[in-house]
Order: sequence, then C-alpha cells, then structure tokens
Amino acid sequence: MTPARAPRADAVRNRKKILAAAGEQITAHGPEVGMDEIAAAAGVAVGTLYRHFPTKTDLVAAVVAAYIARVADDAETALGRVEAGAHAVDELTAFLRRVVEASVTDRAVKAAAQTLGAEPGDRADEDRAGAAVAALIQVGQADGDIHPDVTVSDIYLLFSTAPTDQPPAARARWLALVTPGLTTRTREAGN
Amino acid sequence: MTPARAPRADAVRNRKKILAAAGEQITAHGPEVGMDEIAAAAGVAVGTLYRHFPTKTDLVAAVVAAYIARVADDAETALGRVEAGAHAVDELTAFLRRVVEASVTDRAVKAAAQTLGAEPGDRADEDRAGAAVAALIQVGQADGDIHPDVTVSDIYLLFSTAPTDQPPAARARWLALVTPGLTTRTREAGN
DNA sequence: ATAGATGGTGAACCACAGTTCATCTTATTC
DNA sequence: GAATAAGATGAACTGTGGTTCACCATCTAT
Repeated sequence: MTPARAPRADAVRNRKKILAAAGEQITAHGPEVGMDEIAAAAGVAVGTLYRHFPTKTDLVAAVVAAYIARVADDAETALGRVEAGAHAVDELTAFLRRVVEASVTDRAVKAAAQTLGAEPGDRADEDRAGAAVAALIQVGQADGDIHPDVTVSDIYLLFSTAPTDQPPAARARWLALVTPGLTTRTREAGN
Repeated sequence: MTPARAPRADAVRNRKKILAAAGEQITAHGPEVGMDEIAAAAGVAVGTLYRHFPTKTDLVAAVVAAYIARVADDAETALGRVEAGAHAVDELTAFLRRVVEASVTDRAVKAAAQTLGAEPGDRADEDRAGAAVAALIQVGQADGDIHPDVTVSDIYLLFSTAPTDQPPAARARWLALVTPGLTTRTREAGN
C-alpha cells in the first residue's frame, strides 16, 4: 500500500525549512503572521507552503506537534534522571519550570493552536509525555513528596494556564504559588 | 466648559443597547463577532456603532471596563462581609472562585481585550478592586490565615491564568490546586 | 541524455470584517 | 409646527490575508 515513489530530495528539504521558519515566525510575531512572511522566512514561495500543508491550520498543527514532541523528550529525560536516583518532586517542578520558561518562546504556538482549530497531529508524542509525567508523579507519591491525589491532568491543567505572556519574575512567582498545591510540604516563604 | 447641549434621549438609549448587546455577543461567540452582528443584536445599524465608538477596539474597551466595574463591586462586597465578621481567607478564596466561575461567561471578554489593544477605560474601577483585595489580604494575614508574602499582584496573576475555557470540574480543581499557595494551612486532600 | 512526473513559483483571486459617508430621520428648541 | 442640528441608516468601499492555479523548473528513473 506504499507503491508511491520516494519524495524528492528538495521537497524534504523544503518541508523542514518551512516547519522551522513557521516555528520561528510564529514564536516571534504571534500566530497572526501571514503565510507570505513565513514563506519569505523559509526562502520559498507561498505556493510551496500550500503544497506541503493544505491550509494554514495544518501548518500550525504541525508546529504544535513538533512542540509537543520536544516536551515529551524533556519529560522522558527527567524521568530518566529520577530512575538514576534524582528526587521525583524536584524533577517534576523543574520540568514544570522548564516548560513554563520555554513557553515564553512558544507561547504564540499555544495561541495559534487555539485560534485555529489545532489538531493533535501526533497522538503518540502526547502519550509519551503523559506516560513520563505519570511515572514522575507516581514515584514522587511513593516518596511521600507529592500529594496523593495529584494526577497527570492536573499538570496539564497547570500547563494550559501558565502565564506565558508575563515577565520572568511573574512566571517564577506563579510557579511558587502553584507548587504548594502539588507537594505535601508546607509552603515556605520565598520570592 | 460644557456649553454643549445635552445628548438626545434616543442616543443615550442606543448607547446602552449597544453596550449590552456587545457584551452578550462577545461572551456568547467570542471576540471575533462582527460589528454587523453586534449591531443586529442591538437592533441598530452599523453606522450607529461607529457614531458611539470610533473603532471596534474602543467598543471592546468599554465592555471590558464594565466587566472590571462588576469585579470591583464584588470585591468591595466581600470586603464588607469581612468587616462584618466573616473570615478573610474564606472571602478571598470565594471571591477568587466567583471570578473564575463568572469568567466562563466573560472569558471572551478577556480574549477580546488581548486580541485588540484593550485599554483600561476607567482606571478608577481597577483601583477600587485593587484596594478591596489588598484589604482582604491584609486582614487575612493579620488572622494568620494568608501567607505573609502574598500580594495583590499575586491575585491578579492568578486571575489572568484562570482556566476560563475549561469545564466546571477543571476550574474547581484548579482552584483547589492554587489556594494552598495563598494560605498558610497545609494542603488538605480533596476533590 | 531524456522523458515525465513531482515540486516550485507568485500574480491574481476571493471572502471577510472593519470602516466610511451621502442621505434620510427624528429629537429638541423657539 | 417649523427650523435645525444631532443622530441613524446601510450600501459601498477598502485593506488584509488566506488560498488557488496555470505555468515553469527540477529531480529521478531509465
């Protein structure tokens, strides 16, 4: 069922360039960047964009998928560290922080995803991330550091509400406000 | 310095109708509702909208201002209850919950405010709300219930990150996750 | 080297939403 | 009840941005 001949070399190259450019442009100027601008940034004509992605929504979806893949990688790495002996709570909060920090860059991606009807291009990556986070939580709960009723969807909930458009100080503060809800430790003064 | 004759009666009436309709339409269908639709809902022609509000951004700003005024009222009422003997923490969290709940209706307002360059039409209402919340926090801290380093901007930060587009259960859960960051009490199991 | 399809180009197209304005209506004033 | 200014109307205009498509270029298999 795959008799189609292999895609042309330059087509593959262009696809990558487009994806990269789209990511950059969207994170830089928000989701309202025109297709023309993305095309220009990729060093390609608009038509080429449409050859690879039938619609702008599809393009954004692809960018979002790439973002999710990155997050999944991050989560799995964190899990790896825990298996190597690191504390799960620490890794989880650090993961949270990292995602929130990174989302400054990727905030527009999120916005774009909502503006258009962003579809999960690759459910697989989403699952990967979920599994890793779940494992992280479980270990943390076994350690007695993470509150027993915390679930993966809690983490997603916090992700989706992260103040990506706020200055660094505010993001740090937000993290400080939110972590006590996840851990069993009493809130410490700070920041 | 006010020699201008009083505005016509129907003009005043229309202004109200427009504001009301704009609020409804935006909360119902998001900030992307067309001016035509708002006009239709108000039982007026588009041109009338532009007579009262030179641009769509101005109209949205007016709607946002009305929203802020409502929040300010709410905060002041809560403060009143505290002065009458209620616990400040409870009132603060209840206030938070109320705003989050209400924002289901008003979520689009927030979105609209960000989409366009929403300007604070009435700084006064903003200040009213801020003052009331500050008082609430202060009393709560004096009671020893609210963490000493909590500030008004923390509350604003939480507002701005409230999951307004999530189902009720998720919003409740969010509140449960976030409150421990404000209080001095240890997190209790729940939900 | 050549054929033929795959991929690339970009000017033109189109739909949509905000905005304008010449004209008509209606409230207010004397 | 005129006269007049304030307000209302809505068809038409405009600019923007996604999308198309007829034509050209390039890669790959033979």
